[in-house]
Amino acid sequence: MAKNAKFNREHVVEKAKDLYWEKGFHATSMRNLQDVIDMRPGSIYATFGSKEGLFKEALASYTQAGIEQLAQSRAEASSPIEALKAFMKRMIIEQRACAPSPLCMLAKTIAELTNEQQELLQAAKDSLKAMEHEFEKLIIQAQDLGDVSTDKDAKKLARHIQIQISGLRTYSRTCDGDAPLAEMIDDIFNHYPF
Amino acid sequence: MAKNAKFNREHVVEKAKDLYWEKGFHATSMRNLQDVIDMRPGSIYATFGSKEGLFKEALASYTQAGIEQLAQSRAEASSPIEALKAFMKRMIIEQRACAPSPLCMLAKTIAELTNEQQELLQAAKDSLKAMEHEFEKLIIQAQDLGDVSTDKDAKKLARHIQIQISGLRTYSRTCDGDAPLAEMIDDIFNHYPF
DNA sequence: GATAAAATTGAACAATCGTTCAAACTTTTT
DNA sequence: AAAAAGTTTGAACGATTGTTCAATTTTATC
Repeated sequence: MAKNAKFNREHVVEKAKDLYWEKGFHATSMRNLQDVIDMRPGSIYATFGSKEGLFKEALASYTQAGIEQLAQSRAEASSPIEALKAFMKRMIIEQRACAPSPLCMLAKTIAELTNEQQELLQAAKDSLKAMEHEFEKLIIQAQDLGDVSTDKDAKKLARHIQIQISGLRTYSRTCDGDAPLAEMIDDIFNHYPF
Repeated sequence: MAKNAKFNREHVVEKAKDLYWEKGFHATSMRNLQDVIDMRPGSIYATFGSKEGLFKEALASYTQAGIEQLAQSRAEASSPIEALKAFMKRMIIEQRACAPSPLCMLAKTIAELTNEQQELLQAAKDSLKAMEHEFEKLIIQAQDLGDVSTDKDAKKLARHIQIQISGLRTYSRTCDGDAPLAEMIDDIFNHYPF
């Protein structure tokens, strides 16, 4: 005696994610979103509650995808450190051309939003911390395998990775030509603090 | 037979800069600006042409202030490298609490804007490159003084500084408590590539 | 096929957006 | 004082914003 939703929630959130990622929260209008996800306002609001509600799901989808990409990099790589390298190259070099934005959606969100959208801001911060924790787990694996000295603090190394990714992605946007990004990524693991 | 403008253009641009810096381009409305700079729409448009025109002047003001702060750091420091360190601590640690945003206005702009505002985007990119060039000049000074090996590429070192600043400012926003930022800044100059 | 429950639609809302411009005002020159 | 030139004002513009909701359509169950 009921009717099921005919849209695919996952697909819809993914498309919304891409638009938000490209344009940012404020510059994305609900009408932009309506067109991209092919839903009418009533359905959107019944499903996601608000522009912020949809953005929150988009952020979660982005984060989940990031964690999965890291896992995939690990599956394809010969070691945890090689996995981190591959992941960084994927984020910084490959996505530079083909992703909705060369920048991390989480970093963009943290840059754009103020306390006016505290909940979304916190969600983005939490997600970045979650990614950092994934890095840490890989580094501990590397230590167990003897690829990284156990003298080093895995948390500090993970933090370092996080900072390099943010810095490089921002930097890559300022160079219209290509900076030697691959080389710089390799260098990170060949020198202090590694 | 004429009347002179009674507002101080410099002061006005500076206040606009602070608001744009805090909220970003899209989230700042002309009415927000009217309140902050205490001008009526007609005067604003007669003087700056558009929201984008005022933003462009705000960006220029921000860049000029940055270059001056670097020069001041140099004047107060005992060496070029100490000047760079002091500048970084100023940007990353001091401004974290007291500036309109903990992030660099140029980096925020580069993160926020798309090709829809190509002119502003390019202005922000150019300004970041200009800052990088200032870093390079200081590093060359350090090489002349024997504080940095002349084997090293000053351009690469300047780029490295730029990347670390971007990365650290983004990272500092994700930690509600304080990360050991000062320590991390000192470390940059104690290790590769320095 | 009738009934009921849920999902979808899209016109419409008040609010706000960036911007314009004729009128009022202020100052300098004659 | 009168005239001229420039500045400031703020009401008002059409467009767009995020959001609502009554009406309609769809589908599962009896």
